[in-house]
Amino acid sequence: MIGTPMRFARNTEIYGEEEAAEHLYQVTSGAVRTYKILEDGRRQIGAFYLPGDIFGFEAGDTHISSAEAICESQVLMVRRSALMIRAIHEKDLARQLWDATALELRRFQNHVMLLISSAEQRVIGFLRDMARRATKNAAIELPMSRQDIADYLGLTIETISRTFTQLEQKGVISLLTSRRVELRDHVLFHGFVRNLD
Amino acid sequence: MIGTPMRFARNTEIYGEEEAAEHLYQVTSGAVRTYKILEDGRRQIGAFYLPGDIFGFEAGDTHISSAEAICESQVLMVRRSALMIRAIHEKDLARQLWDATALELRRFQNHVMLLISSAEQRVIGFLRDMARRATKNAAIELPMSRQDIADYLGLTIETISRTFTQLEQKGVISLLTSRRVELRDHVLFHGFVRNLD
DNA sequence: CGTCGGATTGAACACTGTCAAGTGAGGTGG
DNA sequence: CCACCTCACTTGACAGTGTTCAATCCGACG
Repeated sequence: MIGTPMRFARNTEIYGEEEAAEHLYQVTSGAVRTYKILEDGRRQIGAFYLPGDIFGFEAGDTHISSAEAICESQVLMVRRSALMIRAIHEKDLARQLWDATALELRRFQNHVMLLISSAEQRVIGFLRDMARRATKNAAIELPMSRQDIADYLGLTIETISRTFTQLEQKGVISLLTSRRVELRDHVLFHGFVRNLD
Repeated sequence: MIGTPMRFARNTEIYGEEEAAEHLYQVTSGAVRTYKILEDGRRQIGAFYLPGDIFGFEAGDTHISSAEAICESQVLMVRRSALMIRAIHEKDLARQLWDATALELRRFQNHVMLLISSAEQRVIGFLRDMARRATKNAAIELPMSRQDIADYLGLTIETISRTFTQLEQKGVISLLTSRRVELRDHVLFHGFVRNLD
């Protein structure tokens, strides 16, 4: 995927909800969040995108979320229309576009699964997802704040903080710093952590 | 959309999770639910499909959910591969496929939004969605059980039942029977029901 | 009329939210 | 180099909401 490289400072908007979706984006460095503001003022984060991830891809002509850089980030920008035209002839490209859509659907479904479980399971699920996607190092680097995680998991910042502490006390994770987390292996490999008590 | 008509009895499987997604389906009568069984045994319903709705459409080669008929239902079945080949030449069809995908993404996003609010807001959101999609009559006919609603909204059957009762006491809905609900107009039109107390 | 499955109701309990206070690391200026 | 500030994060006490477990109700159907 080629495109125009662009830089975004921390907390700056990449696109807004309801804007025409003229571009696709790929993160090359940094991290991005998509979100919606609800009528009652709360913010729901739809997804986090890390280097390599494609976003802005909503299969319609308007964005259904806003997107912001979480930290200083670089993204590649490609015109959607150009891609779609090329995709008519290049089967590989068409395939990649469908795959990206399928991935997006899976992400949403996974998100729904997270939201119906307990606070502890939500946090573990979030960390497992981050661990799987991040560099395969022992420690995960979290680019997002506790508030971002809270708005992603539908919890409060206090509950996130408490849950991190409890998971550390149970020996499930190590908090090297507040933004660097180490997961115990069994948490990575088990499909589901049934009982941590 | 043409295809092979098929009938399914109440609670019978239409397709299973992880099966090859060889077909697309359109409901002609009855109602369908898609769901996943979680590792701890709970069931998460991903969506309900009513007459006219297209399902089995996950943009990948395998189904990410199972699908079942909620009640005696008829669906049209079309081979995906045939559709995809036709879509290469028929721009309208290709467009329809993208639109269906976009709709599915919006459904998931809407679902996520529901899951982060209170029990009362979840139920109201669910009913508004059903009202919008069902026949525009005053009363909504709910084909699904309380347990289905509970598994869709991430709540227990008891909470669903209690919330229905409370909404009726507040004058937001009328329960003609347990499966026939009438919504007050203001609930339909407001983007969000801010305060019902 | 009796039975069965789905739905409702009640009481006790667990979990998460709320509000408020406290802690800690990084950055700035004297 | 240290004092101070700021912002993010953590912790505590308590209230509110949803779950759990159990009993009961209701309607369709034999």
